[in-house]
Amino acid sequence: MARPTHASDTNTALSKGAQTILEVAEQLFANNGYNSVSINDIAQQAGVSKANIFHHFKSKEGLFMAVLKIACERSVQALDATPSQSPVQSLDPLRNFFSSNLQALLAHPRSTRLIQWELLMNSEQRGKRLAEEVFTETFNRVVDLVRDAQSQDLIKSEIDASLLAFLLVGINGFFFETRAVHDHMPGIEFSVSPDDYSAAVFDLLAHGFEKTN
Amino acid sequence: MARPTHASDTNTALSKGAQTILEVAEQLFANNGYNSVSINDIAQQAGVSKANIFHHFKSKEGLFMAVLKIACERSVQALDATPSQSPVQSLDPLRNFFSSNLQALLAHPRSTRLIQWELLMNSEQRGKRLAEEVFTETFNRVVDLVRDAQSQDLIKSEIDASLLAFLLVGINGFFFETRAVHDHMPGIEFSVSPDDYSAAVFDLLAHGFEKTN
DNA sequence: GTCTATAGGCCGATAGAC
DNA sequence: GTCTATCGGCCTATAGAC
Repeated sequence: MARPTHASDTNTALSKGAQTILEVAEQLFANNGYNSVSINDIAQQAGVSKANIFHHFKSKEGLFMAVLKIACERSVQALDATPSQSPVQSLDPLRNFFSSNLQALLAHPRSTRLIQWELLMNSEQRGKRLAEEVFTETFNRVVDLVRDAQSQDLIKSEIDASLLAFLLVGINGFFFETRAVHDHMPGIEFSVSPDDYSAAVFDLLAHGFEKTN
Repeated sequence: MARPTHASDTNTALSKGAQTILEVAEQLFANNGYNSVSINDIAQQAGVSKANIFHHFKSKEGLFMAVLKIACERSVQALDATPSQSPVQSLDPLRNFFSSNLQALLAHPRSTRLIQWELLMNSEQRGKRLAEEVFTETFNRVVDLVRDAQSQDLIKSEIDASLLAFLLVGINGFFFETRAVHDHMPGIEFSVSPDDYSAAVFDLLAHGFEKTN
């Protein structure tokens, strides 16, 4: 195999060992963040030696970046996989995106958490920009959907499309990141069915909570 | 001074050195998380020796807990400081809380970020429960406000009070935690004035985005 | 591609002088 | 209450055999 070692190139096929390392690293980094996880931890849990990790990845940072890159790609793929039927004169495209987006977050919790860690870090280095790009791409997608609906007179024209898009993306993000707390909180039942949550929130946003007597 | 060393008791007066240590530790932990910050970092930036930190706090964990405890207390105090005029037959109490809550988050960014770190960690140990309690307390406060408004026929009775409260708290939280990204994102102008943001969001939630022809 | 062994440094924490 | 000096351990990363 005349393959270049230190695969920063994640598209080509990886050896079984490298794959295992990536999967274990993703899980540990997603759960505990970068600095809490040592190469030793990853090596032990992956059943390989420490040195073997440095054979496949040039450094701990390199390994992390590889893992984060995969997570970001998955996240954007999930974005493209969402149905975007066009000629329907209804709010369905926006509603579907909102629902699918939450499903995607929940379907890949490790990727989602990795991106969260990176957004919380204030180090301008490493993959923060990568995570920001994913976030921004999702956001822009929703802005377009909102603008479409506005041009079809389905959404009030005086509403800031960016603001509504921000709310939709943020509401899903916040749902994801507080999942672990929901069980400890009284009266939260909407958490058991993300689909119902999506539907209820979308309905609330569409019609408003204020009673008009 | 016959004071017990290792002040886990944060109410009594602390020496100037201990105070400095707490402030520096809060800043560093808030920015970088627990494991990324070493006692050496804190000592250097606080202008004291490493050993001096261990004189005032029994361990790194102890120091972190002291910092987090202060942050949580500040957060709850901000909660109590919000005006809660009662006999007004309007949505103002809820609107005021929503606006004040965001102001409080932004006024104490280090406390807010510390709590975020702790919520993101999956270690059941340490201060996660402390952070959860703060989050839950805020949430419960809003639920009560929503129920009040519902009993005054100001909010649609069919709306789940927990859901609306969750949205209000979450929307502020998400605004805070994505501040750093806003500048890199096209079309986000509502970020420049949190007050305007609060007002616009509350209005959108109250009346809905859907155009009713 | 995988291993053992180890280098060299920083970690949290302690001892003990002042 | 503050310091210097130091301990034992774990860290990232490398050397080199197989």
